[in-house]
Amino acid sequence: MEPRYLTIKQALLARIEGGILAAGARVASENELASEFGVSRMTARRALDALADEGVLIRTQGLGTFVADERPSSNLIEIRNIADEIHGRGHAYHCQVLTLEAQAADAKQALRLGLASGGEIFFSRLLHCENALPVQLEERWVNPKFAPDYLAQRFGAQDLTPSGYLNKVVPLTEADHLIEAVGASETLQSLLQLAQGEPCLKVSRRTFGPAGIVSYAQLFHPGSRYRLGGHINY
Amino acid sequence: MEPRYLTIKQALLARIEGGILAAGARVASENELASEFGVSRMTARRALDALADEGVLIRTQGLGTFVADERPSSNLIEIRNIADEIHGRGHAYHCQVLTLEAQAADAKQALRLGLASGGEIFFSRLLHCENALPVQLEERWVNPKFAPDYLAQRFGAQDLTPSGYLNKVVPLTEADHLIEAVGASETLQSLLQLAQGEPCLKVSRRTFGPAGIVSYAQLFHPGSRYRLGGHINY
DNA sequence: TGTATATACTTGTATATACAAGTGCTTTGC
DNA sequence: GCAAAGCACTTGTATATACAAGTATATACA
Repeated sequence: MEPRYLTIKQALLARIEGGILAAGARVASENELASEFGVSRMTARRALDALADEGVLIRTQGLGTFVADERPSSNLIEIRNIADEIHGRGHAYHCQVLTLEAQAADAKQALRLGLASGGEIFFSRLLHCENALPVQLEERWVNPKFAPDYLAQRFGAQDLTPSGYLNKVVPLTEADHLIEAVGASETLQSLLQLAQGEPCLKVSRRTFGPAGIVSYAQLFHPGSRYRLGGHINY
Repeated sequence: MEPRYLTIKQALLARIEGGILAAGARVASENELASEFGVSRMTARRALDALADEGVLIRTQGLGTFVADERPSSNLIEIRNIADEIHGRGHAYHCQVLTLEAQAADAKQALRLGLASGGEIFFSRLLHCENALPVQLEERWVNPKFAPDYLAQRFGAQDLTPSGYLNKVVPLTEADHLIEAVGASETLQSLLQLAQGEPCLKVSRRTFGPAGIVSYAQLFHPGSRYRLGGHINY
């Protein structure tokens, strides 16, 4: 391991894996690490940034750097930000906010989010487009407790997506998936610009943070322009 | 979009998506971008690094920066490096190289890699461990044409894995997956430290580069310590 | 008591600089 | 002709510095 920032990165990983730094523990600040390893602050910072990118650390301006919670995961399934995914294909990403509001929770939604019915729930409805063609209709119900500023977000600007925002403000620890093929309602057909009779791929997902259910989302993809699994191009 | 490096990143994305920069095209150098946007080289570099991390650009020391090939992909399935995956859980990663050699290709392997039988094929057999407990036996056959230095790699050192190495030297464009549950042979049982009668999860994967099949891998996971899909913790 | 204000920390952004190291092309020397 | 050396360019690493901005605590003041 030649470069010095990698040495520091490995040293930090060793501390985390060795139990010296437990999940949630505070990591030494950039300046402290710089002193300890005899490097400049920017070099120490690079190691911390790399680990933060990998999800091992969580950094907050003004507060410090902390060890992320343990995240046992399967190696084949991962939730990707739709904006990143489309950019990764070299295509233009664009999204349209159809709805962004507070709603009174009906019994079904309250149950899904583990809340009392009648309480307030945030709801968003976005249409994600790849090269100006819709590829996903996202309907999302959010527990206000975990993301009180959700309604103030400017989704679409700077490629900000609901999933990307939530991932930033709440560390996600678990998810439930349900994948199915469904017929398109008239609304869906017009929004996704579907051909007559074209089916939709529906992904229902519930995401959990450390303190409970963060959001419930239903993602509708046009059957002809989207697929999951089997032979993969990436 | 406040920070300047994000402005540059967005500008580059716009050029790629707008067709001004096609796949494979050369991107302006760090110094050129710095002049064009009136920032320092380090700021331009940050934008390029971010896009390289996302897989949009490919950077090569001494050569330059290029637009990566298009990579249409599903958003739910992704191949993660086992070392990163384990580190992401905050666990210790370690791997043991059991075999690393050139073999004469038998008919079956030659067919899998799309080569003439009797030719030379690189073969590796590694045991990946999480907290000293084996979680994956990886058997991999590699087309020497795409990775001539494969046998010279020091897998295990610096968390270098075959998958990570191949991903670095060859841009992967496609993959085939086959997932199944199999019984464990005696060898497998002892290597993976399996209980009597414990099944294995077997993932067979063929990875493609732009010019053909790069490698064929069989990954065996202990059924009791590994799972895919359904309810996910991550 | 409660509310501002100051402060000491943290991470985030940006710059200028220096040298290392890899690639491709030209020039030199045999 | 041909191989070695040099050169111009690229990205990679590392440093020192400066200021912006977010967080929490202590302090002063009404």
